[in-house]
Amino acid sequence: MHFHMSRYSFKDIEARWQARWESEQCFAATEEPSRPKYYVLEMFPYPSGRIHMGHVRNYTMGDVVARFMRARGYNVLHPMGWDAFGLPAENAAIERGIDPSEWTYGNIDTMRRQLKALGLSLDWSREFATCDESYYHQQQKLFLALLRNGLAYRRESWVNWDPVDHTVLANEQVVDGRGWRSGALIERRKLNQWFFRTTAFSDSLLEALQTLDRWPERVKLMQQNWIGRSEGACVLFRLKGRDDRLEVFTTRPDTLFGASFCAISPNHPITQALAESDPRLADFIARCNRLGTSEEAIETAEKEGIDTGLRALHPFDPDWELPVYAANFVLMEYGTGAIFGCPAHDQRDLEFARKYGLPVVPVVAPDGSDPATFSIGDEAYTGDGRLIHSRFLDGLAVPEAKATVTQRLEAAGDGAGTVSYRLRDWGISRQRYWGCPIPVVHCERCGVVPVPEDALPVVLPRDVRFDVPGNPLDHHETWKHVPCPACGGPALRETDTMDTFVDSSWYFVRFCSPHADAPVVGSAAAYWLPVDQYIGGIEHAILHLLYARFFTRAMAATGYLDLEEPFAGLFTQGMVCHETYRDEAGKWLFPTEVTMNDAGQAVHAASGRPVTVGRSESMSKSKRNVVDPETIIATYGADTARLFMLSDTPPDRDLDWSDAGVEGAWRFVNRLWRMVAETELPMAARDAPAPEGFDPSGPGAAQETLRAVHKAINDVTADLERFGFNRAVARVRELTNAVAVLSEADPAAAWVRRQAFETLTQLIGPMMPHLGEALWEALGHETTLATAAWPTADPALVVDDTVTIAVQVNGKLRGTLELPRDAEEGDVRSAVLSLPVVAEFVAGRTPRRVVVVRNRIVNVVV
RNA sequence: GCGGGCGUGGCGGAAUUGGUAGACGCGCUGGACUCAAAAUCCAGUUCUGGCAACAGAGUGUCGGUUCGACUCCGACCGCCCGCACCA
Repeated sequence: MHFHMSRYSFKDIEARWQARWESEQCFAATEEPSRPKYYVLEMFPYPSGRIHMGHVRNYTMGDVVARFMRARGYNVLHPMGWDAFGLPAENAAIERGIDPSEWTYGNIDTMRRQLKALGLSLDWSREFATCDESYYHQQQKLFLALLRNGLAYRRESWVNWDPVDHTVLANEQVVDGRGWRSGALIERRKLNQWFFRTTAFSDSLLEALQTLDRWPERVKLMQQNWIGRSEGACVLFRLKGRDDRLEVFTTRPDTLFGASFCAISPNHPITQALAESDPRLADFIARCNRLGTSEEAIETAEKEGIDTGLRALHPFDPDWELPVYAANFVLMEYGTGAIFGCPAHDQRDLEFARKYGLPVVPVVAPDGSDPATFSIGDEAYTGDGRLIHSRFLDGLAVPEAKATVTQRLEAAGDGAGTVSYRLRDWGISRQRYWGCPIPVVHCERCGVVPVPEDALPVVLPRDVRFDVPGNPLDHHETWKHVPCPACGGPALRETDTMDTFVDSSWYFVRFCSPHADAPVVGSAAAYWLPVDQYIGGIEHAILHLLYARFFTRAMAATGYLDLEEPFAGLFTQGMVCHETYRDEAGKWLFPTEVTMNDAGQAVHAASGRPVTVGRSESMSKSKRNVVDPETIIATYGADTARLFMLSDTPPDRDLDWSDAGVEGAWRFVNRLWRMVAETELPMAARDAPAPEGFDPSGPGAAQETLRAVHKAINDVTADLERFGFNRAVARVRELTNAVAVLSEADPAAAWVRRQAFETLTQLIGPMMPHLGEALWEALGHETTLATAAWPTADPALVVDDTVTIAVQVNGKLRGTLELPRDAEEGDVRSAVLSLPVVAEFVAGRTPRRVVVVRNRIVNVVV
């Protein structure tokens, strides 16, 4: 019985090192202009109540980067805060009568404690919540700056309206066209709302994507498509019997002679006007409005249209009349809210034309096809070719036809070439309580009046009621009624608050000078920004990142920043998933409620009733497929949880939670502890020189281990640099295996063991920092590993003298060959050809070709 | 519907970016230690055939390029993320 078989006591060790890091202020960041800085940031959490595994994964990755870069000599900024405004606090207030502020700050206290238990190397002195008065105070200043510069404005736009609860609903709160609480059919309503002029930076947001060389290509692509710059033309159709014109945007002006109808949005002013005297149309609009404001809902609904009775006249043929439909798939927000339909060359138009029996005339024929017989079946032809059935365009290629049509339209005053963007201005108004108040006042005489800076912040009142539907700020008479700052007359506060995306669009700036009485301190921002490495979920690939990029530009335009792009490097991590469980009634069950019975079937632990096991899905409260990090940390410790988050699954892919995987990580933590801290084999003293006559490049077990050590330094460093955490863990495990087999006790082995243990400890430091410190101390160090430098590899020890060459005959592996590195091609060739296996498969034939790839492979082709 | 991505053993994944497919881990099988168990250690583990040496097949499916394809190209299937008021 070995007395040291007791397991690694993580509870004491983790608490002890967390206390020491704090007392030594290891992670407090200060500006040191002489040192290179590195700003690591993970997307800050919403304080929902408790941290979840997605947080553990996100913050572990960021912490590895932070500790790694610190060890490599960078002055690292690694802050944490809370994205604390938002709907859930209000839902808690409505459902359980809890004050949103108390609910939020209570959650923050819990989650801070949980995050601290993970041993993250954060500078907690910079912490703030976006619902702190001191934060939203600065945000209100920024709003006023945008307003002064024309980047904030007010106009009408649509919301989802619940006619029973008299409340505006988020898209998420609309389920199958009904309000989630009331169950009432929702409607679209127009309200006056605040917008940020994101479109002022359309081109900059698009073009600067090219400079973001440390962003994932797919995120840049998604942003590019979201901005959706398209060149085309607007065409002004005359309307039969009317004086006004229908303005249509198209990317395919070349197909104008293939037009068979026009379609306008249900919310187009023309449709709205016609509906007043056309009940059929009014009914259609009402039905479309029930789809809500979500583009997804609109686009997935069955394509439907209704003939408005209007007739559009073809710009090149006044006798050619096109029916004008109101169609549910035409978005008022994109282009001009009106299109012309060319069914032969657009799939959606084709389906619409087939449904309503409209003509389908091909006007572009692919090269090599016969224009006389080319026709369209079930699929529109969207490719290149030559124009047919198109009068003056016949025979032209598509690009030439586009240019020709556009010129003719311009000459006739019937249209013009234009550039259109899919990107819309950002609607920031929310008819809700728990958000940053928009600091303006509406005066009967003066109109919209900004609240003067010295009267800021506009503070959220605490005495609000959630038992009446609607916006509590709107019901708060004493808060709402104020004298006009300009004329002193009676006025009303703006009761809309800001979208929480505004809060998260500049928090990374605030971290540079979190306590300043101004949004930004120039010198701090200049030193720390941009964020060198931003890490967060792929679900934020478009909106949050785009808004933050916009806001950075807006802050630059208003003089607060000298910066274009906020995030120099971006990494998008995958989600944490788990199997889902439902009981017989279909109710979701927590994994802790489910066990296996003797027959190996999943059953409800309490009742023994059968449980349906669903496939692994992203952990979510609603499906209850969650594992509580706190339980894991209490059982195995933070290092085990961190290790599991980093092992096996590449960080950008979804990770499947498994209990067995955690056990494996736990075993490895213990194995390292036993091997290094409790070794019974001799180990040289710290900083002892190599034993006399020791040749590190020579043969021997110790030498082999030493080479493994240096290779591991190289490999782990490279892996950590490119977010290969799972590979880095595998390399560390390999090194552990290599060190474990070194059982010799001679001075050379003792010296190598010291090198190996020190290196191993340093390499695991960023991933398992508490274990790292404990081992570092056991190895005799008095200062912390957190402040120690990263090890460097000896280049002479990382390459082997010989290489294994794969030998193929006709592309099939027939053997391998051990040869000196960088051997002459001729020598390699003859060595391979003289192999018995090769001779056997060549079978007397003369090789037609011998492909030799240096240090890698030889392929004999016969 | 539109945009973006992913798919490799029983499982998570690796593969120097066109050069020995399956590193590392989980699981499983056998063994050592133990009165026994746990823990630990050792060995094996893609599939098919074979005692074995070995042979054949194999990276979602079908086809193509190449001396050589998990990697490149085309079509298809399945799953995931986003779609502007969830954060």
